[in-house]
Amino acid sequence: MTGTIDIQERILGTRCCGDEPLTDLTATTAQELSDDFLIFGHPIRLQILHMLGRNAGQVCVCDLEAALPVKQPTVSHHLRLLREAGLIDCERQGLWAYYFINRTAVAQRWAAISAYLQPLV
Amino acid sequence: MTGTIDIQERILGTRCCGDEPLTDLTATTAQELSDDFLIFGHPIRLQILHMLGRNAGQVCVCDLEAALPVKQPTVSHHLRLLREAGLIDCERQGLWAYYFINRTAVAQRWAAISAYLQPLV
DNA sequence: AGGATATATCGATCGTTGTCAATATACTCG
DNA sequence: CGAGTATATTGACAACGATCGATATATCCT
Repeated sequence: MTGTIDIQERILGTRCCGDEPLTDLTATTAQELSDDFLIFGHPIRLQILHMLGRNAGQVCVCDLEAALPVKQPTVSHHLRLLREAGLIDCERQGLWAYYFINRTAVAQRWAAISAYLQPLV
Repeated sequence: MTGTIDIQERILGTRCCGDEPLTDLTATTAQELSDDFLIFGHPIRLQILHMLGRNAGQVCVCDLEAALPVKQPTVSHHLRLLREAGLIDCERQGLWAYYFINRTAVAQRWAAISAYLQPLV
């Protein structure tokens, strides 16, 4: 049992910390994982994904702009973040850009998030 | 089929936006949900939760400080955020504070996150 | 070509969050 | 009581993210 110290030692107060690191979740893994959470960490992005999930492939930016409480450059900004994260993609048809969700990418994020959270419950 | 317009109309270019809002995810719900994601959106907090999940009830702040690449006030800061979010709790024994994970609270966040993501895959 | 429209990008501003040194608080032990 | 230690809090600063007006780009229509 390396890395653990006797509970009695701690209660009696002779020492507190063990001498082995308590984590095998590396800093880089934690960083990547926190990015997975962060991309979902904004209400506008959640609403965008929700809309794209419900309206398969038929949503253009003006649809989104009309439904969201932010201006058009802000919508474009969040669309770009979602696109760079791979969660959505778009296809230009003439003047308009039709966005759609990448369900496989969402599933991958969900899997990574769940793999982290599951041992914690 | 209110809220949908014919795909031909869009392709032919006579109009773009429908006249019904595309979302039933309210702004307040989206805000709460994004908070659920955001609390996990930092590598230090992920590492803390990971450590607490593995070492049931026996982790004090100096354990965490020793394992993490930030100073003690920063550890305390993130512990406070996690505590205010209900994800962890602590018990002071003498000079030390022993932190432990609230698995029920984590499970609730996970459920909320999954309920949102599941329809998107 | 020229006017109109949809979307993207730029650039500035602003609020939020993370970090840490310094300090406060609370406890232990001699 | 006084020195020592663990943790929390404060306050300042830096970094980052969100937002939007202005502008650029691309396309359509006449």
